[in-house]
Amino acid sequence: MIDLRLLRDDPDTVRASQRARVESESVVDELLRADEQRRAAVQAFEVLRAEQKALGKQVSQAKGEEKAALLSRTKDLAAEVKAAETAATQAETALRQAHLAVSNVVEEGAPPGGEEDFVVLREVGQKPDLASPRDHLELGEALRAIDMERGAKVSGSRFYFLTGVGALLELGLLQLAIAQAVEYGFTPAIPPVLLKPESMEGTGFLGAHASEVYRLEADDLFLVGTSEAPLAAYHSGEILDLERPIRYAGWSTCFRREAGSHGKDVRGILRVHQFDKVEMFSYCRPEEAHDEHLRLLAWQEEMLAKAEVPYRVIDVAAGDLGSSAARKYDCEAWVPSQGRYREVTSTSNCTTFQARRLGIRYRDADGKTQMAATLNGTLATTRWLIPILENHQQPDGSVRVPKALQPYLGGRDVLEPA
RNA sequence: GGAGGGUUCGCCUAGUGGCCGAUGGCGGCGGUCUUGAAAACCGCUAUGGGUGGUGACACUCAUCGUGGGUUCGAAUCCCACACCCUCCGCCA
Repeated sequence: MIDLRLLRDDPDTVRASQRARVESESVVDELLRADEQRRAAVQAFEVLRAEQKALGKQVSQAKGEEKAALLSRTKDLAAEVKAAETAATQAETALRQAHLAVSNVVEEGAPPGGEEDFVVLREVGQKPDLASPRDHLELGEALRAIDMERGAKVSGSRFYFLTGVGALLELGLLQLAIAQAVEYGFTPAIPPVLLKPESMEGTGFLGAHASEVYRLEADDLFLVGTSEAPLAAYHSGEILDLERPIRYAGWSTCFRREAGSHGKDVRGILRVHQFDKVEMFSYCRPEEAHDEHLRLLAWQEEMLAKAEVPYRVIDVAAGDLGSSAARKYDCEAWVPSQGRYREVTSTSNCTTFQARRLGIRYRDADGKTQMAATLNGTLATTRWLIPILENHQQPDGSVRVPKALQPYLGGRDVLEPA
């Protein structure tokens, strides 16, 4: 939810942001109207309520005929108060609806436009020179690292087994990510992956992403699509000390229905229903969010360097940000078999948008409570196995192990087909 | 699944219809005293909204798990729900 004070003081900024996102501008005016109507309704109620309270005090002191006279007046007033309260509650509900319809205000500098309008910030690393690259599945099957067939047999399409060196590679990658995060002062966290509706709602994942989320109907719980959700809900309703940013590195399995992606990326483990991820999550003061965002990006790039994978960084266009993010950078790793870059990390600056909905605040130097900012970013996921396998493949089908991952594979520097 | 108990201000706790936004303690902050510290004493110490003021601020409304009800008036009475805890059972 955006800051209503900003909306009142400077609605044009909000309209411009909506325009940059290629989203409706009229919702801004609807929100302005709802805000006004709510204030009017609340005021009407408060006046009546104050009167009622004052009369109530007199009643408690009066007696006899005087009391009877007072009581005859209060009866009508009570009905009016009730009506005004109902109206105020309705106006409040309407405001919330309108509030939820407006996306976060885009950070200055974000490229305008839609999905295709991203800006490439840099390309890093040397693409391997491969005559006819095998894809990750072919490599993974030869190494007995990835078993899609049995995944499908046991659980259906878009499920897989990681076995042997595949499992080791995944665990090693995630541990490497956790180790790096801890080195930089993150608190490692293993969150619950089943969330109550309100936790899911608070983080906004039941909005546009609703069809992506698995729901366990019998228990009214949701499977997380990212540990961002539990890590954001972790401090909901709290007032934090944000002298310095509070950072968590969440390790969790993630579940996605991939409902709208039929026929897309069906081969291998690029797009699957279940994967593991280490996610960075920061709470900080809003004025620090911009710098924190760049720090998260730098940590992602450090991890990619450890994986020894060529990648590029893109500045995601406003129209492709999702409603919570004000700015988003993706790192895309080179995938030789596809001859193109594919997303392996994403980091979003949600400014105060997510925190406002979750009620996450901090105390400023004057002791006043202020809305916190939240940011998140991928540090490693199962998907990384794709560029790792493909970029390090050798003509004989063996795969080199990046130096940083070797300790997790028993010191092996190359994986041979079984 | 069964049986009980509970949910009040950072934490603990008092509060059975108006004098309660709410008691007391702990913790925290400030002060007195002290060379300094401790102790003692004094003071302050929830959040959100609205209106007014450039502003420190003032006034006002809401909030005692959530939602409804009774009442002129509810933390307090009634109903429903949620969550937590304990014990028993079951499973691992």
